[in-house]
Amino acid sequence: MAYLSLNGYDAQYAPLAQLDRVAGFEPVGREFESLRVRHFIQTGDDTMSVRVRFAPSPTGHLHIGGARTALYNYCFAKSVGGKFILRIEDTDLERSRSEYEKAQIQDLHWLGLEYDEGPDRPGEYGPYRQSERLEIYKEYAQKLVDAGLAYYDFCTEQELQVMKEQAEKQGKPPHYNGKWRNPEFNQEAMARLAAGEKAAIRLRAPQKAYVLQDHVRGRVVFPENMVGDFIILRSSGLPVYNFCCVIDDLLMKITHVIRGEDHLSNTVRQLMVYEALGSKPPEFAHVSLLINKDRQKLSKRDGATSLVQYTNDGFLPGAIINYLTLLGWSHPEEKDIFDLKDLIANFDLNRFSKAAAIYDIAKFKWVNGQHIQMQQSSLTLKNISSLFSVDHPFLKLTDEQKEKICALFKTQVQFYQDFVALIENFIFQTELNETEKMQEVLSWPSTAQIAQFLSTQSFDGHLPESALGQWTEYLKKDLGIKGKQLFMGLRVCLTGKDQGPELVDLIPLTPASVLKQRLANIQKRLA
RNA sequence: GCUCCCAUCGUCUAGCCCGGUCUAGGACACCGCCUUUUCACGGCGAUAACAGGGGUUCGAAUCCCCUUGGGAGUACCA
Repeated sequence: MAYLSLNGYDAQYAPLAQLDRVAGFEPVGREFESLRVRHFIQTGDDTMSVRVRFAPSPTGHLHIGGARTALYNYCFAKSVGGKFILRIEDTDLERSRSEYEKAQIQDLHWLGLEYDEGPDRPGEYGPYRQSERLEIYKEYAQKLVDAGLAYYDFCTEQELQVMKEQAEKQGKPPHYNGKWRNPEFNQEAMARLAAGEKAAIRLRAPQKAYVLQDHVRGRVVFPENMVGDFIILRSSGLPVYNFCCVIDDLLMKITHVIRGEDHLSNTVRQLMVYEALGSKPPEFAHVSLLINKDRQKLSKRDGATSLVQYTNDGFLPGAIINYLTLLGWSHPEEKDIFDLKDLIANFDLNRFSKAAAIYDIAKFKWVNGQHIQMQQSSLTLKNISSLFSVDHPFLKLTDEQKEKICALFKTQVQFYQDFVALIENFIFQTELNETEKMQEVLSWPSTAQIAQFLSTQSFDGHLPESALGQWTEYLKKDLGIKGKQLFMGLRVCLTGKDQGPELVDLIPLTPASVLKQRLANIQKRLA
């Protein structure tokens, strides 16, 4: 027996004969007599390397909850040198659309979560779109029928409805108990099938308890009689989620299923399918859900839930990864800010919190700001340049000047867009700020003196850093202006504002023509 | 209804598995102070939580049970 140690968790890869003692698959209670476990699919070689998957339905844009699940899967795979697979679950023909598949793939790329195998990255275990695997599901469903582990069901929707209502009235669980589960009717079923009648296929649900050893939930016991015979193949021939998911995970040799907690109850059905197929289930990690301020599962109504909305709002991929990770997982060093590389190096399935998390936009913004601050100014410049109109004077500055400007505003910014506003405001805007403090400074006689003095100076191109020093020197020595009067006066005359970055940093970066215009505006005001 | 899951500052969380080091730590937000002759950044500080009740124990945030609250599932959706 081989043990694969994953971040301290000992996953047991036991021979199939010991199936019922393997972690994650531990049937208890009485066996269902007539059903014999059969080996249709062989998995579980001892050297199996980690393979995980992200399996979205292309029914909309990538949701932040989905992005988070994809992220956790990706991190886990990369942290143990495994493979990350993208599988498209498009068996719901009504709602699935190929443009959503494209959009979600694009979002994944944008986040930097590159998958090793997927619809557009063929691998050994394709195809990776469920709609292209329909024959496979039919084949396995048929095998289960042949083995007596599943059966055809000809009940109509109305019949099922009546059955359910009756069960409810009697206070029994609303499980299927129609005649078709009785092997006696097999012949009739075959005859009707041969006559071309359509039927769904149901799995005989073993009536016994199941135990799941989950990486985040711990030991979860599903009691006996929790679910009844459920459909695995619809009468239309399309498989149902709990069936195709298992077939695919098995055939794609998925070793770990990391997904939302909303799938926890489904797991018992999937365990039944694994058992019917005589296969060892993968390991599971059911991660807590993201919820809204009302503590409800996130829905479209909650505003910004799709990733594109965040990208449009100016959130950086790195910041999204960072923040999303923090919602339900914690860094072993209790760090709040980290990048994908750091995350992969420290990823650990044991560090998930079990409770659902509300996302807080304020912290999200702060994380974004931190990621901008960590950037080299040259990179920041590259990222903000496209936000200016093509003929904006900012773009005409030298690279050195532009980078210095970026560095100047870096600490007060949360989004790239903020740079644009700040630069416009402090570097190019010539109108005066109208505040009470401005009025006060303008009312000082010293301010008029400063303005008078400055108007005698020549302004050209960009002022050297020394200019400001010379001016203050002169104003102090010769005119006797000092302290607040001096600095606020200079600030108001040169920037047209009562607050802003350090003058020594700001003035050399401001075009002299702008300074001149502001000064003229001040003089006009004082006159 | 039934089944399962969850419960630490307003929010995200550390601690829980392996009880003492927890008068419960960090981060965001909020407030105050310092610094900066401005604003911001930065630094320091304040407010703020173990849902409730029982047990077990010398000792419980930590283990057990109950209650309450919240969530998910209960489909020929995924």
